[in-house]
Amino acid sequence: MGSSDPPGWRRPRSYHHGNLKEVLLEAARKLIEQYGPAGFSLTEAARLAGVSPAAPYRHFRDRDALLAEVAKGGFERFAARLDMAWNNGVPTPLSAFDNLGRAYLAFAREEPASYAVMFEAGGAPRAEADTLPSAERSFDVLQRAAAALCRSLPEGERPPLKLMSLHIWAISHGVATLFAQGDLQARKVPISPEEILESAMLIYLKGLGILPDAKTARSGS
Amino acid sequence: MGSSDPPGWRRPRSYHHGNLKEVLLEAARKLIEQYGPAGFSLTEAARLAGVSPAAPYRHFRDRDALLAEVAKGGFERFAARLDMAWNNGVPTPLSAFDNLGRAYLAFAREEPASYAVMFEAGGAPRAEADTLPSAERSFDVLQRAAAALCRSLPEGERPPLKLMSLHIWAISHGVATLFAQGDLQARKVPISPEEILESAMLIYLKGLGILPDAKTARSGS
DNA sequence: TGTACATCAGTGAACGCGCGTTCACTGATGTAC
DNA sequence: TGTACATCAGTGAACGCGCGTTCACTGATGTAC
Repeated sequence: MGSSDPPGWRRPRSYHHGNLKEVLLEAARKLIEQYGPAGFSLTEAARLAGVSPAAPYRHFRDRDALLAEVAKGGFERFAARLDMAWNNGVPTPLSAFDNLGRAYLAFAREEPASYAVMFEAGGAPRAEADTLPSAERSFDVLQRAAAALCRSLPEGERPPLKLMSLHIWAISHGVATLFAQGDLQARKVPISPEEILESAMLIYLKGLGILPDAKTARSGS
Repeated sequence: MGSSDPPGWRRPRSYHHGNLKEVLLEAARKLIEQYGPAGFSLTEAARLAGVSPAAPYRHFRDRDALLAEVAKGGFERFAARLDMAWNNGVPTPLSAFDNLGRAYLAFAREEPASYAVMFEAGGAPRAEADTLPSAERSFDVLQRAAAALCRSLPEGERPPLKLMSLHIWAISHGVATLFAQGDLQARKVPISPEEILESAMLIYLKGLGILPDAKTARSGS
């Protein structure tokens, strides 16, 4: 990720510049982080990468293609990260679910540019068939987590799986965009995004009967 | 809101064009809806309003000032609308809370441009001291609703009010931005945003003990 | 009521700028023999 | 191993464009007497 290589490092498959494509994507992310997806300029990304404004066209058809690749790469890392955090519900679905939430927030904070392009209204120019699989892989992790959490419930009391996944997604997304994205909000709200998300999820799971509520907890396990 | 006046309408306080300021704000909202806050252009807003590109400068210091006014007006209508929907918790806090959620989603759907400028990362150029009061008035409505919902709980079981308000805000915001903004999502998810939000809120309130859960409901009221 | 003047909203032309994109090019890298 | 050639990543200059903003202006509206 660093722009300077460690000493003695031999660049792999480099013709002239070295993997310019990746460098351009990283530059784009840095710019989008500052100015938003619509405010980002291909020319400036090239300048930031130290190449001429025509160079990007060797790697991307046009501006929108680069933006689409930011979204695609973002969704790939997002899905991988969520999947890793969920870890098949090990050791317990509850602890794994907590990790999942933290991973969600961590991604939104560490890659705000990717997250914006992935989810913002006019972010991705077109829902490329290319990015859709990764996007769905991300959602699948949430859905598998929801399913695992429900397994402790008697079958008749399980909520519709799709609906529950949408709830989880919406809560995570809401906390991520409102509290974990800009540093501004962090200064105004003295509670960390992780605390907000975890407490909301605990209450939500109580409401589903997955966690015991305060009253039944006294006589429960 | 229409761009053509009804016949026989006498324009109030109009010098030349009639209330150009409002017309420009409306044009800006329409453009932001299409291209996002960063993609919106002052020149095109003027063109859309039917005036020269210099005309807006009689009403706004610069591009950012217009954007700030979009945010300000948005927050004002948002707060008013939420307040109206909450209606002091009448007839019951629960039904009023449902109305509140619907009003939240309705605003995000009807004024997606305002909503984007109000909440998107690089939306408002600066958190003007001007818009802050209205923004806080909006959040206050949520907080008052949370307080009213908690009154049915014994004092020891009430959650921290601020935290609960943040939960409600995050859930509403998440559903609004993911499902109520673009029509694209609407085609993929066969559940209405209102259904998603209401069901999530019901489960959340159950988790707080404000609503009876399935098990205790059999023996409860 | 009528006239003279000040105000003020909108005009239209112009500016400098950065943008996305193209083009013919160059020179390093990889490959065939 | 050495040479000839093809490929391909990056150059640098140029284009047309729309942008934000300014300027001196104009002519309608409002106001003082």
